[in-house]
Amino acid sequence: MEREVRVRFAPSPTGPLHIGGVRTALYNYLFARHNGGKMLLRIEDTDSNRFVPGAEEYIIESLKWLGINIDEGVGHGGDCGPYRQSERRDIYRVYVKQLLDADRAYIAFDTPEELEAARAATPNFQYDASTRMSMRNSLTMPAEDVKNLIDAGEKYVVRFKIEPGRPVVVDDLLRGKVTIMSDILDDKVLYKSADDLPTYHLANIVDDHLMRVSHVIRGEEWLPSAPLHVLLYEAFGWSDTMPSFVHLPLLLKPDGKGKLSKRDGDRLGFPVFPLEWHDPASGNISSGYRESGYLPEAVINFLALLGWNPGDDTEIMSMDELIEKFSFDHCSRSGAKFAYEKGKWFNHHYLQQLDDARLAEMFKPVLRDNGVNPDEYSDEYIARVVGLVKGRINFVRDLWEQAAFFFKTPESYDPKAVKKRWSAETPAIMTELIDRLNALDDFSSQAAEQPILDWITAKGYHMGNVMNAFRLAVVGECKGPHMFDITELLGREESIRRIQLAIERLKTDEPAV
RNA sequence: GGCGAUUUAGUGUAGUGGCCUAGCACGCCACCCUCUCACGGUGGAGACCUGGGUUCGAUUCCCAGAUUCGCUACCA
Repeated sequence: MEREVRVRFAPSPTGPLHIGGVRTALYNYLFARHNGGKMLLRIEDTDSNRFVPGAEEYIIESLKWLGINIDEGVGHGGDCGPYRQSERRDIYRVYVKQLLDADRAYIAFDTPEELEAARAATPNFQYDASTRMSMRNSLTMPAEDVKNLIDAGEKYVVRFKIEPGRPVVVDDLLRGKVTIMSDILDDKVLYKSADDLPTYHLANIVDDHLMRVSHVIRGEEWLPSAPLHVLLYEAFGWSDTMPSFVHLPLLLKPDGKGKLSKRDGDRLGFPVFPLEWHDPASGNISSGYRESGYLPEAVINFLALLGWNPGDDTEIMSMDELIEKFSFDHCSRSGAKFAYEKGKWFNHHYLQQLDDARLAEMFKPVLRDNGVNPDEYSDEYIARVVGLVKGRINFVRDLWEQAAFFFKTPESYDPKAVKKRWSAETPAIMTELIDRLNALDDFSSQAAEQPILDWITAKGYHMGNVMNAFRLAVVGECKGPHMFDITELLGREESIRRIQLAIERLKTDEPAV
């Protein structure tokens, strides 16, 4: 009864890995690790028409970035290889023949055009027991003709012969026993001679069997074809070792209806791919979580909770904690709308956990993008700036908006703040402030604050007006960290220079904006 | 259309035949903190799909319907 847990993530290299696929991979990984099992990566490239160069590398790099570690598979070794289905033709041929010999499958010559015609002629046409005897296949043609056609190079497919009239049960760990009648299944194509490759269904069953996969954990879109897979295991005589199935709920659009798509990301402004993707055919670039400033631990944490919970109110969990707590007992069965706003919150949270030096390193490229050479500042300066403003960011790039004034003198002043805080008497007070700042022995935040505040009070000035004018002059708008923390970092000279500059710029009736 | 799955606040979810005046988080609002913006703290608005049935009692069990999603390819 004790079976080694072996799960697989088996994407098609038809493009960048979708965030829903990432979650499927994650759940596979969490389940495997929780049970001390193995995680395999299999590339399902049986549709040569849809192959996209670079997709496989993209998938591998994505999983690596996210910390989903593969034990066996493409790019990771293992003794059940090859793990790329296009390299397993010899294996599939054997099993196709086995089904053919056992009369569980047959050869069909119907062309796509003929099938289309049949569908057009008969509403709800299905290639199954009710129609197969009127089609061009090895069931309706003399063996001689079949052989001749094949020898002549005629393209054909192998179809699974499904016997009608029997209930097929899929035992799903999440949904219980799902039963359907075999009648609704069609005689699925298992193999195409055109490219000497099986279709997903055959390859999937053969590989899962050969790779000793114990649990098939995949998206809900596979549930309808799971009975077919059960029948296939049966036809091969592998029912005893058939894996357990788990069909995960899908990730849905945040607003409207339907499955989450790339379009939704573009429309609502969030990535649907882990890494930035450059489409080789169109040249289009799709944004990725990594390039958008998300931390992998935030993405993992966020994704894990979209359809699963630990059974209590815990929300912040590292990969190790997720592994420890994960089980399908707490998986939901219904599709989850992709709540990307919460994803931002997770990122905010994980950003706060980072130490300032590390965050500062991540900030440097952003500085460069904004025309600031970070090498002109000490690492300590940047780290201290980051430390002061990080509480208000969701992404590393937000740091620029919050901290630009630490690197650039304000070029303009927020008009609304000017109107509210910069009155006719302000320049005189600011001039006075400059004197006070010059008089300070110690310009540190701690030492400077009290004397200045005392001065404001003693003079009977309005605290808010003076401090905000001060802030306006130094920052350019009424926002940012504690005022004296700012001036300490900027230094006395620069702080005073900015106040003087503001006095000059704002003395006319038409302030610079 | 057929088949299957699904259904707790705007969103992600917890939970139970009576302890539920249905918990938590994101988002939203207010207040506090405060020189500002944030952070943080406190509080607030906001949900058991509908209709039957079972039961002393149902959000929780049963049935029906509706909803939403998926599948219905020589795509995965």
